[in-house]
Amino acid sequence: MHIDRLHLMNVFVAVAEEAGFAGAARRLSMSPPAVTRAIAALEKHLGIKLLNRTTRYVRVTEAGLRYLEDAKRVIAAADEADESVVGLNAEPRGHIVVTASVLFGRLYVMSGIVDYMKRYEGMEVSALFVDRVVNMLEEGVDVAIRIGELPDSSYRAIRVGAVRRVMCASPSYLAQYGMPKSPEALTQHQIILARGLNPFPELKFVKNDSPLTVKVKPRLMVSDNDSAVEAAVGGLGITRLLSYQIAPQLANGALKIILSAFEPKPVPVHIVHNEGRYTSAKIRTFVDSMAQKLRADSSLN
Amino acid sequence: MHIDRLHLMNVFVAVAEEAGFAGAARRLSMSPPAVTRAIAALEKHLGIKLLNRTTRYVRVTEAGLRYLEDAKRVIAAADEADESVVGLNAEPRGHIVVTASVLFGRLYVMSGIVDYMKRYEGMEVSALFVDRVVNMLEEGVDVAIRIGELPDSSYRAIRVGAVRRVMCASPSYLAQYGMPKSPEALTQHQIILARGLNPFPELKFVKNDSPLTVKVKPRLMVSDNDSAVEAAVGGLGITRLLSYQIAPQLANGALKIILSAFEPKPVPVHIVHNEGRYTSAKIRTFVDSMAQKLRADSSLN
DNA sequence: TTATTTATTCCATTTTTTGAAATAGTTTAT
DNA sequence: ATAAACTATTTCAAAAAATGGAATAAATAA
Repeated sequence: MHIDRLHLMNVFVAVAEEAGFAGAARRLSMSPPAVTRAIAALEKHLGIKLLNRTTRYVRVTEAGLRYLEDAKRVIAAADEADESVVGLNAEPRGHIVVTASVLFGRLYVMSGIVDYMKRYEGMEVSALFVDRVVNMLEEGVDVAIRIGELPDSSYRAIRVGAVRRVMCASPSYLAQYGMPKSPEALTQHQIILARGLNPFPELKFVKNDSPLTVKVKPRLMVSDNDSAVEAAVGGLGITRLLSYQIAPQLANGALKIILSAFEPKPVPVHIVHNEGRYTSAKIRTFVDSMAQKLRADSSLN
Repeated sequence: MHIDRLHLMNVFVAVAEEAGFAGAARRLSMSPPAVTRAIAALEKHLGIKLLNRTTRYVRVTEAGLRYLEDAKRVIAAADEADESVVGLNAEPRGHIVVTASVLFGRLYVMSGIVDYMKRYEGMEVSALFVDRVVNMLEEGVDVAIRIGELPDSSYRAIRVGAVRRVMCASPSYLAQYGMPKSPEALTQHQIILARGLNPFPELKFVKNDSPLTVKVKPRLMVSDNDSAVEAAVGGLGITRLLSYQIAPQLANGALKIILSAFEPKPVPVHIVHNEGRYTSAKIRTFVDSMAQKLRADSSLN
């Protein structure tokens, strides 16, 4: 038989303070039999009589008097624990770990973090901007901003935008080599490829709503996007990047987007976190804040 | 819905320490579903996520970490309260109130109290020896030694003996007025009556197993037993008393019992207390000690 | 891929809880 | 003395909840 000691303590305190079972029943909105049973259960559990009673008088025994104080203390401690963890939740305070890829983190997430930290003074944030797969639970990551399709999982994902996969080149290059009119024309162009591991990569497009794959032989392969951007700006050739990676160069005219009519479908951006219904305030507020920030960014839509 | 917070805390602590639901289930001898449900209930109650979990990892959230400490403290406090009130019970310590009639208390109860207090050093005793009805609960009396038939009540009564209602007179009186041979003969004798309120009292006897009532006209009526004893010892007449009240006079020959063949049935002596199954040690030990003492007294049997 | 471990959900069964009414004990009022 | 009022307790049948085996789903290791 399982007994709810906290509940029994509560009933006992009520009976002692109301000096009667009926009064306690009224105070606690219980039926009189329930009170009787609760006290009987508590006395049985302790093996001690707590209350001397006839139908007229209820008097706390000496042992009961001692237990009464303890019971009050325990109840107060339990309530305090509950309230403290809930109150803890009201104004977020503590530490969260956020992850994103290096460039996206630097360009988009960091300013969101700054906003969040200004808004919530009690919060500390660790930003883990790395270009590798992180196991969120294993590495203690609370929130991740992920670019790309997500595998099914038990994490909550909030879509905050998408980035285009764009082909681009500098105006000087286009002036010299001409503007390609179709994806197939790329085979006749100088191609710069970032992150290429296999030497004959494919570039995917959409033409007349159908997938179109073009095999190109890149003239330059680099391991990081920054170098590809630099090479493209320098007029070396055409490269494929994610739209946000060249936002400044597009803005100042150093690069132009080409073949935008054939772009494959955009890559979604998600905020991912692993808390469900009872999310703590710090996660909830961070996710809200970051989602708002990213959704408002025109370069992600 | 009523929840057992202590139990939920217990489960949560087990899950946190075992770093897994299955492990916690094993430690607590519960089924895995029960653990899942307990954590879900606790999180719902608090409105906070305590554990981040996939099927592979279980990790305590920051709020959970905080709650974990509090929960451990609450559980410890509750256990301590229980143990302390039970331990309190091991060696009796505290205070009890005992009541009896004045003379019986002085003659029989007091020495029992002295024995008890020598045996249990931690105990204090209040002896309330009064010749009136006391309401045990109202006056906070723990134990009463009562002479006479008891009304039905919720108190526990332990029979420890009986006292005879005896007629007695001094040898000198009997030498002068003769020894009455039957109750009826008392009408021709000098009668001393203690505690007589009505002027024509009846004396009850048993003759041939049938009740026999003799109306007497007392020569002397006194309000206390001691005076009646003194008058009888002085040879003034015959009086009715409870056997224990004249034990010393019988022992030294100052009084003789007469008409013992016609004595009504003895008056029982009980130890009465109001604690039932979960009697505290102090009451239990006192009642045991006193019962043993009184039962061993030959003048009560 | 396959196998293994784990948290969770499902569901029928068992167990417990529940409170209204009946009962019994105690005191106050008549 | 008797009745009336109030109280704690027990009874009992109906309602609610807990339970755990089996199925499921998710994640990882081999």
